[in-house]
Amino acid sequence: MFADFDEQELDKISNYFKPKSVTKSSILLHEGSVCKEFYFVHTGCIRTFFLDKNGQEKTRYVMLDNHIGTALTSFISQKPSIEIIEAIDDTDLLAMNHSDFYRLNKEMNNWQTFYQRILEMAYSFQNRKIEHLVTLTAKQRYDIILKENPVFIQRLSNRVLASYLDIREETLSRLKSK
Amino acid sequence: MFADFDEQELDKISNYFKPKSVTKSSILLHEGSVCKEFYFVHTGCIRTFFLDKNGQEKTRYVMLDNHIGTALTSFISQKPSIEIIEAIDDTDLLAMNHSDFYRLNKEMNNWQTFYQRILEMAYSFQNRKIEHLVTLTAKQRYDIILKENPVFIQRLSNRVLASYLDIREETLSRLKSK
DNA sequence: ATACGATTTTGACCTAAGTCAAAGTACACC
DNA sequence: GGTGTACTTTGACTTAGGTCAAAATCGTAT
Repeated sequence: MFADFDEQELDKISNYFKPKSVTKSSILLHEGSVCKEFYFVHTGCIRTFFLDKNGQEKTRYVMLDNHIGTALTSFISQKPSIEIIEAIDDTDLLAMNHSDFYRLNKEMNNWQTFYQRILEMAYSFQNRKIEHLVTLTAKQRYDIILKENPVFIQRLSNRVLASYLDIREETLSRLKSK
Repeated sequence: MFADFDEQELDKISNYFKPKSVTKSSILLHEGSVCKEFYFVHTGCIRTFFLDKNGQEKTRYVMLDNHIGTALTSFISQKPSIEIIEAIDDTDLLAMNHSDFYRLNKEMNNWQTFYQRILEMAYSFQNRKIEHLVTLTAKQRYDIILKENPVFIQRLSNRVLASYLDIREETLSRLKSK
């Protein structure tokens, strides 16, 4: 995907990835727990989100088919997570243990390079999100999703999509009819 | 700092870092240019910021004495930068070339580990910033700076501090007198 | 088919923070 | 030591989006 693994390496990597099936709405990581797993979503959809003081959900990241990710801040620090990981649909995924992940990181240089790419992309993604939050209106953020990620509009409920855009569901409903 | 370099490695690294002195208000990276340098600020202060559609400045990151950083998104992608790097005070710093940086990343495993730590921290920092932007009021964000980074309030102008908090100067002025 | 809980939409109203303008203050430079 | 330029404060007003509540629609288990 981001790195050139040889056959032997791929073999080792796939040994560390354990298949897992979860049903819609199940929680893969609870608030306050330490994130121990890194995911590759095969089919389905999971998301990470956190709650504000009023219990409003704020979606940080959505992983559809063939995407990777986790609650990265807790995964990195191995401290209790603010973020929750939830299955949005019935989902088949592969999970790698934190200790196996960091073992690969030590032992396999290509994996370290792979992880570096992930971090670079994750950083750039977050940075762009901040730019959008502080410079664009709700409508402009919606239009960007519409253009760049229409699949989100098809596959996510308005409630989740609104929380991803950091607007209220009512506002999203009004934007859509404009 | 984040990694255990041996003497020989430190020697190689310091060869790549070139000293540089810049005066207050000078621009180290213009909007639209590719970011070619990574900085270690010895004394002084630099910041990265970008402009919204109305020309309002939005400060992303501030580097005071002994802190490191750059316009990371452009440095990673080697594409034109949205972010500008500006000296806030007269500043003495060390600069490493992008190609030298990535040469070290290839050739020195400890450097790769060091860069990985930087990315992990940069990611977590951005993530926390998003959490604060979407869950806290202007006052709450100001109070956190006051508590966790009072040096920012001492060393940054209200204009810069306001843009860092993503509020208007007028709002910051009103918050301070509360 | 029916009925229940989930979502989504619509309407009326509210509020935090932005905007614009003007006055006050600091401070660098001649 | 005065004066021009930049910074900060204050005041009056506006606005994007939030809030709350009720109606409409959808989905799915019986």
